[in-house]
Amino acid sequence: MVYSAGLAGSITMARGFTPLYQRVIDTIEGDIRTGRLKPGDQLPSTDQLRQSMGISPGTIRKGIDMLIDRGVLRGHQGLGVFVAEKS
Amino acid sequence: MVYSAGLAGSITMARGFTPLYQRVIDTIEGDIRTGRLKPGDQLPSTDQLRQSMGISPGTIRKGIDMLIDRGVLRGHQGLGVFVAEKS
DNA sequence: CTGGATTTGTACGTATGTATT
DNA sequence: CAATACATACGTACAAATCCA
Repeated sequence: MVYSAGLAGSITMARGFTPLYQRVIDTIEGDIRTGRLKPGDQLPSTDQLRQSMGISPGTIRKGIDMLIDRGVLRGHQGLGVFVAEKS
Repeated sequence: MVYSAGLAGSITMARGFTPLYQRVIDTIEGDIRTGRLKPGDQLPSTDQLRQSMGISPGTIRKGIDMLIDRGVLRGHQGLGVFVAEKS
C-alpha cells in the first residue's frame, strides 16, 4: 500500500487548495471505493501513514478522526484502525 | 454566556471520563437545545472559549471542527462561528 | 487605498494515558 | 514486563478572510 502524498517536503505548503488532512481523507476513502481497502481491513498505523505521506501525526490523526466520526472507520485502542463493516 | 468547564452537568459522565473536546461539544449542543444559542447566532471566539473553559485552543477547535463537520455549526474565516440555519 | 486588529483555518511537534498483544 | 498503536491534550506558528479606522 502506497499512500504517497506527493509534494512531501514542501515546507512552505505551496499546495493547491486542498488541505493535507483532506488529502488523508481522500486517500483512504478512495482506497475504500476502489476496493483496495475492504470492510474489516486494518489501516496502516498512524506512524506508517505519517512516514509514507510525509504528513505530521496530528494532521494524519485529524483526517482519521473525521472518518471515525462519520462512521467510515473504527478505531480500537491498542489494536489499530479498521474500515467499518457497515456504512 | 457561561461556558464553564466544571464537571457538573456533563451529559456523558458514564464510565467516569469525558474527554475535554466532548465537553466542548456537549456544552455547545446543550446551549442549542435549550435555545440559549439559536440558528444564526454567533459563538464566542475560540480565544474566549479557551479562556472561559480553561481548555487549550487546539482542543476547543477539535470540538468545533466536529460540529462543523456534522453540520451543526458553520465557520466563516475572519467572521466567526455560527449556529447552522438548517439541522 | 492601506494597514492593523480580530478570528477562523491549517499544520506542526510533543507529551502522556490506555488498551492490546 | 515490553512493544505496539490508538486516544487525548497541550502549545505554537502562520495563512487567510473580514472589518474598520
